[in-house]
Amino acid sequence: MSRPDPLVARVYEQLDAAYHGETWHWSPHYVRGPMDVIAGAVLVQHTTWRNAERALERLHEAGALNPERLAAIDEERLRDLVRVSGTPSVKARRLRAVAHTIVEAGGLAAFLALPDAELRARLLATHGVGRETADAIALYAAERRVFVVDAYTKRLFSRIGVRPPADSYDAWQRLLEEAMPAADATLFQRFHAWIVLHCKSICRPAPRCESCVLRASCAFARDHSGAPSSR
DNA sequence: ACCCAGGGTCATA
DNA sequence: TATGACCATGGG
Repeated sequence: MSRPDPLVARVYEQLDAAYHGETWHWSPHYVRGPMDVIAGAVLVQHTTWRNAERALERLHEAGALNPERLAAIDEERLRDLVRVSGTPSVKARRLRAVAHTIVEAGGLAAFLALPDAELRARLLATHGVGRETADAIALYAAERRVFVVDAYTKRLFSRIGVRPPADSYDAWQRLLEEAMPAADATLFQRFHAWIVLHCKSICRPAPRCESCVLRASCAFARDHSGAPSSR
């Protein structure tokens, strides 16, 4: 294993300084409870949060936002409720699978209290739950110390110039977790949230480096912000 | 009329 | 292990 990369901690400091006043989707103040996070993590797959949230709202209004109801609800009805978030048949099936996993664990409270390894194993064994979705649930619903690696994370750190030896989920996660040895779950919640906010507004496919708080430490920004080079 | 969005599964080689 | 089709809606 390699030594912690000091750039990662610096990026966190800079993002936190820029965004610490913001609220984020899945912050304890924003969500109604863990089921918002769990269902939201599935609904947001390959979609914008805006549309995922609309589906979440429909589920809530239908009284379906709890594992028992989700596991029992008619699949066609569920498809209609989540249609606005795209791939409705896919997401209806996945939501029911997640709900079943929770019920099987003895209910939401028991599920969220599972030991780290058990929680992870049961999530990953659930249809429709891959590593990112499992980690988002572990971090934001069960408050476990895991770094959620998503497309935003890879884009941001790739541009900064921080990359793991292999472009795999595990390698990215290991690099980022080991770079912040003293970080707890709350810090990782904020870190991921700031990355999302930052990538939505600044670090986009067509980036706005001129207004980026990270530009001083970002190789990509130096090449793309129009800043005069040293020659 | 494009292209993309906070993924994951499945088939194929 | 690695790559690509597929899912399907909303917004730029």
